[in-house]
Amino acid sequence: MPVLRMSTLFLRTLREDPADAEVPSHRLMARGGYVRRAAPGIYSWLPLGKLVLDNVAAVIREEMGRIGAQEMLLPTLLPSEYYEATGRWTEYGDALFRLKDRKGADYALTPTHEELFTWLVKGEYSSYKDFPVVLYQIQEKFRDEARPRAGVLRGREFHMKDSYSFDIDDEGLQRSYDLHREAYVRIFERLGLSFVVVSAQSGAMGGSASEEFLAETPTGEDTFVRSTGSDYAANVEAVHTPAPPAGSVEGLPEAQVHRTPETPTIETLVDFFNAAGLGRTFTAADTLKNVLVKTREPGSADWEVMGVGVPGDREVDMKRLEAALHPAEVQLLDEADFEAHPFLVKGYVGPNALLANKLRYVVDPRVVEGTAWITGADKPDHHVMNLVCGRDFTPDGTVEAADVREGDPSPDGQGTLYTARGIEIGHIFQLGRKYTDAFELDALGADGKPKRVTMGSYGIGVSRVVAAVVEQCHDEKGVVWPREVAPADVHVVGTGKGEQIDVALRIAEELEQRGVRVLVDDRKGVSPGVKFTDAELLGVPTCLIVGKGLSEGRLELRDRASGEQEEIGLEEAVDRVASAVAAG
RNA sequence: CGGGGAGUAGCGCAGCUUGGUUAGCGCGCAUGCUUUGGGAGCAUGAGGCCGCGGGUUCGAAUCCCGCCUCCCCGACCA
Repeated sequence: MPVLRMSTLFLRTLREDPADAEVPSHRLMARGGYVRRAAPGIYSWLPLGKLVLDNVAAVIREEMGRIGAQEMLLPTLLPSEYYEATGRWTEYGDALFRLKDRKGADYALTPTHEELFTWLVKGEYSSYKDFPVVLYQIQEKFRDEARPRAGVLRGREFHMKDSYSFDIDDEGLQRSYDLHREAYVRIFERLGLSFVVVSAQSGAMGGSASEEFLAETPTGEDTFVRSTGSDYAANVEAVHTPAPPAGSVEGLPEAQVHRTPETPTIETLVDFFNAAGLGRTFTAADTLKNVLVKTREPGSADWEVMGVGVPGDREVDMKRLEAALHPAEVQLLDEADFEAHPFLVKGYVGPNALLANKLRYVVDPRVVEGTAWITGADKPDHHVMNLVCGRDFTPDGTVEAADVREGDPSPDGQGTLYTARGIEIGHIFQLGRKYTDAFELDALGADGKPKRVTMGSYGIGVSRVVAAVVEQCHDEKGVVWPREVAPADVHVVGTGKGEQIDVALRIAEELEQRGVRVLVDDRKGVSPGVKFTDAELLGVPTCLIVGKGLSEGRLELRDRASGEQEEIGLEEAVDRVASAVAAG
């Protein structure tokens, strides 16, 4: 790479934040001249930005190469047929950029490439001996986001690495998936990111069928939970509630029905029982709240009503419930549904009306045998106390529907949970045969019979990764690039009106000969303050200053991350910088 | 789609309430002189469809009507 000279570099740093920039990565990438907005959610990458983007891509290429993946480049403009073949032309909805050619035929700007990759493999490969194969590309993707935001973090055009694995059996798919998972860990570690891997789905679908890589930052769009006592991390939807040990029902007090007028809420109910002189105090966690929903399996026209029991101190988290019941649709009951099921007394629904009427009743995992509850007595203004699970009612199973809270015990038994935010930078997914079925991609097996190929898809948001790195690696002065991502290894700054700039250029050339990537500030007539401030904003890891000490043969070596600075001799400068670069 | 805010020079903004010089300030840019270790000083200068369309008026950046766009929060989406 030639020496980058600030005197001619296409770069103008901004003294002020652009009015629309809110998050640190957006502000700093704009001020540092890395990107410029062209349209909502669409950005130009200026020279320094392009270098950074390429550095991220280079790391990805190396690690993809290590797992045997082969890079290709596919069209970004595709006729609708490809997406119609899999139903995504309609499924994708408004997020798909659509356009017509001069003949009126429908086209899309590609959002992902499952279809074309599958089609290509079908055209070239036909024997089990050809598999497995992993193909990928790094290119622009298009999604007409309802609300692009935060600069390149969520754009309508963005750079993505997408790879696809093709295997002839499930074991092969699992291997391809595991290889990607390992490659992703290496990639994000090399990029200097602090990240977690979370299961993207609930247990029902199988824990490893899909995982997200989240870069932890306060500005992230995705909420996840982690543990204070271990490295456990998961999407809220995937958190399993640890069940307390089941107890004996022997000797527990009899269930008693109480008239409880004017107790429409859990709070009023608890107050009522605490005022009833029963010799103990109750909390909302002693009550069992029964929420009624209806579910519909895909392809079915009929809704099934079911009851969901959760401790009264918790709300039903519809996202968690939906994930638990996936792929069924879930809705709350409306008035008409209550009218159709008169045995459901709104506000006073208890387990037994549900069970007696053969409706499915599932409960929170905390509701185990031997636990006693205050819950609805299935008639207006009445609740039942000491209704014991396993004695007075037996649920049809458990469900992860209750909300997850800070302080809840971690599912792995170590520590408690707290919520964190992250940016989704990678997603690995065992697709299975959705696309190979659509295109009838078969391989002839050893037994001479065709076998349907199974797929995985694996994405990394390359441009988003750049922003995620900035989110994690910056201070109040600017970016602090990890070396592998930085647009240069060293920023040589010449200050003064003497020979400093000439010397800076000479040192820059020598460093370049040694394989060091160099940005040199050779601007004339720019004051030292401006140059230092720009260097800090741009965030190159090592800074070498050729300034006022030059006449005595002294230069200054600064480390952007630590802020440490050291005087060094002119003669040793090249060696010192080279070794600083080599040390990372 | 719901809520909030904003469109004035490359960037950041004031002016609008109460219509009236030639539309202004800072940064940046150009030229000259001075300055050179933490966003320099002086002087001169270039740069504007005041988002678009219509209306009111002798006169509109400013008032009225309509439209468009953008930003932020949420919903949706991955």
